[in-house]
Amino acid sequence: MDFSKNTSAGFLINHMARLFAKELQNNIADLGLWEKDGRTQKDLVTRLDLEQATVANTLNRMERDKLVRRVKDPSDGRAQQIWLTDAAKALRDPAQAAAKAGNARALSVLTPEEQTQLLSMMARVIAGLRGDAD
Amino acid sequence: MDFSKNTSAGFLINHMARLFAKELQNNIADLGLWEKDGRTQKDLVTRLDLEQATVANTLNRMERDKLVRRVKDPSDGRAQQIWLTDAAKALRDPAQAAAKAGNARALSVLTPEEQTQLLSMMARVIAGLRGDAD
DNA sequence: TATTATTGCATAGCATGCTATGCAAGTGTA
DNA sequence: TACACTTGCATAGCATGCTATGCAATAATA
Repeated sequence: MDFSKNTSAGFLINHMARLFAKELQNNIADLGLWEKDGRTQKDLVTRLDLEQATVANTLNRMERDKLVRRVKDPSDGRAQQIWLTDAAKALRDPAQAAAKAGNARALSVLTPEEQTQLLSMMARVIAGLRGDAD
Repeated sequence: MDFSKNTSAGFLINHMARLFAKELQNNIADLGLWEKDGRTQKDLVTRLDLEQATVANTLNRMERDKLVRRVKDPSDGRAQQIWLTDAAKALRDPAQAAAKAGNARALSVLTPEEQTQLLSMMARVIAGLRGDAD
């Protein structure tokens, strides 16, 4: 097996991310809102570390699907607050439970210690790539 | 930092994959071909663990960009062989060097032992998710 | 105050991934 | 041989991510 699949970090990570996405069905944008909605788009961009355009497009789809409403920020005419609809709130618990179960299942081949190590190493790599380390 | 960013495996992996993609500029489909071209599309699907349609679309773009040629398989009218163009072959060394450097840089926050552990744990998680473990 | 710079979003256009379908070529079988 | 199944690809349509642009609202400054 000379194929670089198992030695290239980039390949492994991409592969793992695709399998996780299949397992989890992330809908990542919800994450920042379940914690507390009424945030601005800019807020979400920062918290999720996504590009502004990506968040705007995701919010478009979520609005289309009646998961969020956008309300003009009263104190800043440029900004808008993003509010979850009741439909979205109803999804919160089952979705988080499913995500948790998916994560657990995906990591179940590792020991609990290894799972902790893996998460912590990934967090460090991410911080390094974002330049947080400087 | 109550935010699930740093405790959700799914979020971390997605995040890491995006940062890696930015760092590396993968063009993953080349991987299977540089090793040996003339493979069939089906071959690539298996080796890269991507869906057939994804590979077909990627090959469409690569063909458009004059990186590959598709030649009908003489022994099976349904199949086709994928051959790299000279232009693609010329990219091989610099691209692989860049990928290697990118990987190294991305993992540089980890000790060599940790890097090995990370890669091996990811490979195990992937195998588990693919059902190879059964 | 008028002008300039910054900020918050929207949109266009693209890459890479997916599922669902459909079709033509090859294979198996009654 | 004729019919049904399987296999290898192509295509449509979508989600999620990106960069590049442009615009209106706000902030800063000459």
